[in-house]
Amino acid sequence: MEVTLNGPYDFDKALRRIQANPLMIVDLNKRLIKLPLTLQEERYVVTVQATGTTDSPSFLVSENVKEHPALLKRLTEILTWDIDLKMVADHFQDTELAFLFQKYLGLPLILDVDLYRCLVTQIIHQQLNMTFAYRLTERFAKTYGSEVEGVWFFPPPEKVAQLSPEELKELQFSTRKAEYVIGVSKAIMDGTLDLEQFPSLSDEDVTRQLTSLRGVGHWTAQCLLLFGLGRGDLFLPADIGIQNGLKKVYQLNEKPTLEQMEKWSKLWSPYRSYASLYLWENLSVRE
DNA sequence: GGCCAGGTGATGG
DNA sequence: CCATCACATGGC
Repeated sequence: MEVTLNGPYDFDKALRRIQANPLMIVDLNKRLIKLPLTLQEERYVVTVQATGTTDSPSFLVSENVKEHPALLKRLTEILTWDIDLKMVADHFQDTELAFLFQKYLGLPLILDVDLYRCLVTQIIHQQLNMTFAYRLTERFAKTYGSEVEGVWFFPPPEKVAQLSPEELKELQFSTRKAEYVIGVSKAIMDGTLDLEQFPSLSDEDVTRQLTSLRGVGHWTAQCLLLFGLGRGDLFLPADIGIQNGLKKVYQLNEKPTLEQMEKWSKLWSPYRSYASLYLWENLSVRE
């Protein structure tokens, strides 16, 4: 089935951005992505292929989406098809970041396929360089998850809750990381943590619930709000990538201070998530 | 070999 | 409440 949107929406840039993630099937030449979606315990592999341009975006979506309207709704959320990126870019017109929003006009936020996967991934990624972080996540998913049509689904929390830290250490998890990942899975199983109610909670309530878990600090909670729930106004001053991104944009010799970052970012609200995304993008692109 | 990595919790004041 | 430190392991 075909889906058309109002531009700008630069799917190719989005694909380039997420292709580093080894668990995503991304084909830059064919301009397509395959997503492992889980809905009501049922698994679907959804394929999305770009057929249009940034200004006039259109997509060919696999037929299973046509049969299940809830899948299209979920797909729209994940690919943030309902966000007006021109409006977002306009918001930054009179700020220091204006050039970023010209340079990467139409770059959308792409969400993780589900909240549990997002949470576990972010815990794994804490304080690790991206290369190793991706390798660990891949090893975890391919050891304990399952493959459908070439795409890897994460293991469910009930499975991870039963693992021992020693088993994860064999994948080169640190003891601490292993405990965190198993711990949040156990919290889901015993009902302490209910991810399904998160979409209806405020950023503050989600953060409160998440940071009460061992191994989940403010940074990880913000990442889940951003990449899991797609909330629009997340700024991550604790993130080393954001600090380096701002250092580059403002041409500083040192990383910016918290005070500087808070001052600058006030103007970016309520779209600070996009400031974060574009700062990361600007850092990863080779000049 | 040394510093760093898209942090967190524990400890001590 | 804050500053500092250990953690654990690979990348470069």
